[in-house]
Amino acid sequence: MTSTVQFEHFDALCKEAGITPTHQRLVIWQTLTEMHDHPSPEDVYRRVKSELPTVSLATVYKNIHLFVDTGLFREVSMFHGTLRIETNSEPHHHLVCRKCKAILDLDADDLSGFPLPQHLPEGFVAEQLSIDVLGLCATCRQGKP
Amino acid sequence: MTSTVQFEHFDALCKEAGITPTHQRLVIWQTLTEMHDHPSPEDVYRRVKSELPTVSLATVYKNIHLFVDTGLFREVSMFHGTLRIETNSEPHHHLVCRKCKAILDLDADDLSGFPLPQHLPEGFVAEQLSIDVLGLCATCRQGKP
DNA sequence: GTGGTTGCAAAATATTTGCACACTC
DNA sequence: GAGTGTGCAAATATTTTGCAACCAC
Repeated sequence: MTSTVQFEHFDALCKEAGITPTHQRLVIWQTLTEMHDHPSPEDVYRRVKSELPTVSLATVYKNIHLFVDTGLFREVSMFHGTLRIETNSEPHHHLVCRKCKAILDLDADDLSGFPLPQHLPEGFVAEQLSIDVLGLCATCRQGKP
Repeated sequence: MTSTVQFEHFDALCKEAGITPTHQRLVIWQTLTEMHDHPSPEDVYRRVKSELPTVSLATVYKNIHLFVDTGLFREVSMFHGTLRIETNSEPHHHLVCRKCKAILDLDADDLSGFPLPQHLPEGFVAEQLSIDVLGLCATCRQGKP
C-alpha cells in the first residue's frame, strides 16, 4: 500500500514540521491516515504492530504526541488525562486553551440560537449540544509569539 | 456552612436517586456545589479531606460516578479514559452517545453557519469550534426504555 | 439485622521517562 | 560523526476492585 507519492508527501510534512522522517513514523502516520475514526494509542499500536512487529507502544505514544504538537493530527478531546466534573449547572459552554488546557465557562447567551442538527444517523437521538471554543488564553498567547 | 436547608435538599435528592444519604456523600456533594469550575476527582478529594480527614480517594471516585450516573452532576468530557486521535481531516463535528461513549462524525454542513462567539474573556483568542451533539445511539436506546 | 457504604490496600489501566543502542543526514 | 529517534523496562498517574468493618433504616 505504501506508494512513493505517499512517502514523499510524508517526507515533506516532516521537513515542514522539523522532524526526522523515520520508518516507524511513516507507518504510524500512514496508519492514522487510513483509519477514519477516533482511535486510541492502543488501537494505533495494534495496527502498526501488524506491519512493524518490533514497534513499541512508547514509540507510538511519542509520535502521536509529536503529530498532535506539530498539527498533523488533532485530539478528539482535550480532557482525556483525568475526569473533570461540571459544577456549573447554568446552561453554558466552554472556552478551552489548546496549550494549557484551561477550561473557562462561556455563558450560553453568547452562543445562542444554535439549533440541534438535522440529518442525524438513523436512530441517534440528540439531547444536548456541548460546544467548546478552542483557542489560546491570554497567558499562553504571551508565552509564544 | 452546612445549613439545615441544604441538608434537606440533599436528602431529597438522594431519595429521588434511590441512594443512601451518608455523611461523606453530603460533604462531597456540598463541595462540588460550592466549586464553580471543573475539578478533577483529586481536586475534590483534597477539599473534602480538609473537612473530613478520614475520607478515602476511592469513596470520592465512587460517589462522583454515582452523582454522574444519577444526573446530579455531569462530566465535562466523555473521553477522559484515553487519548483519542482525530483522523478525519474534513470539517466535522461529533455525535456522542452518553451511554456507550461511541463517537460518530457529523458533517459540518449539518451544523453550519455557526459563528465564533463574541464577548470572550479578555485576551482569549478563539480559533475553532468543537461541537459535540450528546444523545443516545440507536443501540443504547434499545437497551433501556 | 440487612443491605448499602466506607476505607484500605492491592490491582488494573493509561501514560511517561531514562537510557543504551540504532538510524538519518 | 552528531544528533535525533527507538525499544525496553521501570516509573508515574489515574481509576477500579475485593473485602472487612461500619452506618442508615
